[in-house]
Amino acid sequence: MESENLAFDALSDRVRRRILSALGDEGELTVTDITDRVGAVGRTTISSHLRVLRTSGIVRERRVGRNRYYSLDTDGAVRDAFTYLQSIMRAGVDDLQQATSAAPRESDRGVG
Amino acid sequence: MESENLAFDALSDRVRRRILSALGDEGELTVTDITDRVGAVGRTTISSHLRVLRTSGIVRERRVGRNRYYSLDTDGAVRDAFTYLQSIMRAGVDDLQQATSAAPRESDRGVG
DNA sequence: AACATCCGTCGATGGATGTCGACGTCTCCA
DNA sequence: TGGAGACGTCGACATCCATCGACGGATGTT
Repeated sequence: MESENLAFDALSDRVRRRILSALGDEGELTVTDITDRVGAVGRTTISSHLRVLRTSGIVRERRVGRNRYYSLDTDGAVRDAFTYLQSIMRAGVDDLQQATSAAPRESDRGVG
Repeated sequence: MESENLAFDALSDRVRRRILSALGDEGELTVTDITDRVGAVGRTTISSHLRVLRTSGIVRERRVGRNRYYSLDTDGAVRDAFTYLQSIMRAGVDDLQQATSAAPRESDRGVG
């Protein structure tokens, strides 16, 4: 049960969640594109955050020339975190069915 | 949406996740019981973490005599975080389908 | 070759936060 | 009424981390 640590640590930062939202919208982005989309922080900071997301198993990297395309890795730590929250919620209420079958709306994705 | 921010900040700490796991197992616990179950940290620290979980809308408090019983609030910030992860994962799946299918069909529009 | 672009890493720094002891408040019981 | 137990809060301290500028490696362009 220690793998969730990486995921939640990675997801605890606002800039990192904005990076994930951008990747969720566009699918694949270069570091420069991510920096432009996130805004308010420099490229060095974005690169640092991408390192955290990479080592946490949340994003993938694909190199093409001098560019590096990043995309979500939904089979990794994100799913572990998802499962953890699921187990937490299962203990309290039995609305799990409703939660898992409800389709998330596009507008809910804008974080911070 | 700033509410998810609070949830992930709260979930980013290891001790807080252990508190939530304990509450998920037992349903309701006093501060002393939580301190015993979590271990490795003192009661002051537990109390500090419970404050974070309280103000984040993750746990509830019920006072009985000199005891304070804490339990999970699965309808609050935990559900928001759950929904956010779900949207992230769904976006990744959509991108994967879009990337792997050469000719998307019109009858197969999204689920939601 | 020479230069520009894309990107990661390193070192420094300021701010955020986890941890604890001491103290105060409230409640229960003899 | 006095003492004890259950918790929250405050102040201090140590540590972690987000941020940035500077630099270097790798690749593309002329």
